[in-house]
Amino acid sequence: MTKVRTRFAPSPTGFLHVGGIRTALFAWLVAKQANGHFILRLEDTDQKREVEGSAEHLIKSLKALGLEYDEGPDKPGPNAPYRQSERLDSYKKWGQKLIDAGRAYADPYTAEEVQGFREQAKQNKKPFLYRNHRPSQTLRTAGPDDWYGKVPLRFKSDPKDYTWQDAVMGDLHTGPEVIDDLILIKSDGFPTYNFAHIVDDAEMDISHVIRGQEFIASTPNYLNLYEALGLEPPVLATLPHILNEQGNKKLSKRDGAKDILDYVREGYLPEALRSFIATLGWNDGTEQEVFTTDELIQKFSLDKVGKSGAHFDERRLNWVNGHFIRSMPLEDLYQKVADYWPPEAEKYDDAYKKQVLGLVQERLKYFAELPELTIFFFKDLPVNPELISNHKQLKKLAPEASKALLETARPELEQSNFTPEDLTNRLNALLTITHTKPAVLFSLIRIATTQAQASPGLADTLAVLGKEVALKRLNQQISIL
RNA sequence: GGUCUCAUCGUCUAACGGUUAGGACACCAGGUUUUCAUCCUGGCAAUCGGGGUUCGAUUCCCCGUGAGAUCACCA
Repeated sequence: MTKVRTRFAPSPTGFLHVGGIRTALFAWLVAKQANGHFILRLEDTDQKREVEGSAEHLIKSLKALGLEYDEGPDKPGPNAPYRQSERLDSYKKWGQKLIDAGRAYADPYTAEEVQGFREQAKQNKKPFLYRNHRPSQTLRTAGPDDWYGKVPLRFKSDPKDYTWQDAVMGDLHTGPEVIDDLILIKSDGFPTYNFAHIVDDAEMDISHVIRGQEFIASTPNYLNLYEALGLEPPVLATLPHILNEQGNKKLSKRDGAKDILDYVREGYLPEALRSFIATLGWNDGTEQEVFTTDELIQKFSLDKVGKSGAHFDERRLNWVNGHFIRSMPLEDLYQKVADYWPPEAEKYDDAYKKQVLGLVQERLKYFAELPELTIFFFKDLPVNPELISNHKQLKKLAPEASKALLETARPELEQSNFTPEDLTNRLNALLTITHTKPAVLFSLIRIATTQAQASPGLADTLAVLGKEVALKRLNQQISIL
């Protein structure tokens, strides 16, 4: 059995979104579960489209998601280099091989002429095939000097039927009409994707090619190329696209798809992201909804990947992420949220912040929410009358009545030692004394002491706030009513 | 337009001919003696349409329909 070697081969033309990262994740999982290698290869053969800094950005994204590769541009391996722009000699060599075998030729036409053929075909309502315009006079020269870097090198295809197996899509079939003379090497000396990925996958001993659906249409051409090159094709796995929220087109950058690093920045856990993204199109056949990464590695299989495109739903991501946050030990969570506290928290010590975090852990969906959830633990907010006037229970109450209620509560709180237990007892006693429903009295005290629409449990919140702060805020509210 | 692919609740999906079509997210209601959240219970909600094959089709076949992909000196 040959060793499993998978690769992720993006072009450095921008950031990575959920769709791209899923392709990488699946390839990574296939490699991991077989104890194989996962390789990062940069497909930077189109200088015009290259975006400054995006290679570093891609690498950063993979690392942030925990998808460590065994070989890559910054991680030398037996098949270095891992940037296509540094492998030009290989493509030239294989191109020459094809010429020698009579399977490649120099394209004699200008781009305009080819465009002319294309339009002509369109007018005749026929599909355009370059091979119908194949020059009778093919290349007779022996060396690359005559063509390399001057004219495009084209593949002399051998049109025929193809039936092949895709690890995800199953049996696929096409006729000879889809086979054409692709450009192998462009006139600038750089290879096309079509040619470069085949050469590289072969030289790098890639066992599984896992990629998006956009390549399915050109696969028969690749099969034709493999034959001409005398190469055995790797296992092919074609992933359906992830669709945008509306579900009407594939997720794309220009369509507002978010950089995966943005999710990381907003405080989505890599572990949660992995679980969520993996289950976008894959599941193990059971009712399990959330997977640890170890489980993913153990259970993943390409043949259980669905064939239809999945919509990206951020609400579900929020749920998965919240799930992971809730099940995390407080100490771990505390380490991870270090950069997300509101600025006002800086002057508070670890013990205090840990208490606060413990109170909001169960409601935190992602770390960037931390400030809005906790600000009142660190800062006295100005009294906001709307919190009472818009409250469905409290708006019925006259200001004097609210004031009276709070004034009754004050001495009781003054006598408390502010442990959660004592506070709970006294708050309950107040309900009896004032003959009020909890929804009224507790909401009032909560608003007075937090100036927030929502907060953790009242007794816990007061306990963490401390007696001094709580009473100060209570008095402030009373003075305004 | 040619070619290829896909089609189960709003969303992610399970059911490799026989189930009251299951689970989860979201939503709604109730409970856990404050709100929000968590947790628990319950509810709403789907096999695109039409033909076959079969004792029996979500499942197999055909035809529609819809959706996506692709037809570059981009990947």
